Amino acid sequence: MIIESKNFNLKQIADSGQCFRMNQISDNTYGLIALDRYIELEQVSEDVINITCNEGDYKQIWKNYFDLDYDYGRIVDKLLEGPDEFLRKAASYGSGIRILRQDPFEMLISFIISQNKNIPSIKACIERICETYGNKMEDDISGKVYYTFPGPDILAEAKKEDLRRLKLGYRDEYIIAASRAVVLGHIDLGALMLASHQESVNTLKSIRGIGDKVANCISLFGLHHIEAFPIDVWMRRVLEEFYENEFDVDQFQGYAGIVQQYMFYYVRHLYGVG
DNA sequence: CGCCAGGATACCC
DNA sequence: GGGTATCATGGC
Repeated sequence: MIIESKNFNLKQIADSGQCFRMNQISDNTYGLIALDRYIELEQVSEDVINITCNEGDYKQIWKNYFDLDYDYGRIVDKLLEGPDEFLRKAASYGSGIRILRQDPFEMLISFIISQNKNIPSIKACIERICETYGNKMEDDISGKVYYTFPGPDILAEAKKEDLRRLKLGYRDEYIIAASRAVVLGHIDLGALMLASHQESVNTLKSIRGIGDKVANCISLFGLHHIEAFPIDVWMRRVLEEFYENEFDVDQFQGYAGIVQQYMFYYVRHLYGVG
């Protein structure tokens, strides 16, 4: 299935730190496990992507997953025309980033794991969880064998010692408690998607192991609250070194999370990571 | 060996 | 409110 879209760059999305199961296969090709499925995507040219799926799945699933109805060019242009040199460079460098509409529970667990870890380590932990607790699948088209991300019911029943063997460290009990909160209905991720960003952050922070940064990541990447603005060590570095801690988030009200992604992706490039 | 990673928490003042 | 030791693990 050939798709034409501006501001859609596979490498930039795969390396933007928002998704942990999208990996490079060859020069312009990426494999993605999401929503219990596996697809391969090829960057044919700047505005052309080829996805291994039929038109029905594209319209029903992947068009929404990659947020293809949203005009990221409008945000990029606004930054390119603005007075802020760092943002001009960041928007230019990451103009193909889109905020994916990922599964909320997968994001909840993934970003609990993410605390005090680097991205390769987060990916490895998530794969071990999927191999242990997910369903084994085989993709018809590519023949790829993969494992789905387990649901809250499965992880709520996981044993702490078993999780600890997956090298999750002290986060094991956070994962079990968060999964139980979802199963018991103490946390309603569907409702949080409709709630205000502030309300969803406050609710998520009531879970042990979720602080301000992780709550903002879950809101941005799992609930699609694009006004969320997660501040991790990289963002702290940007705000300190390029803005002397006087960055005004409010000038991007309603879409600060998109701006944040450009900043995050660009500063890591400046430091030679990702 | 020490330091760092898309941090959070308990405890201190 | 702000500082800090600690948490488990891997990579450098």
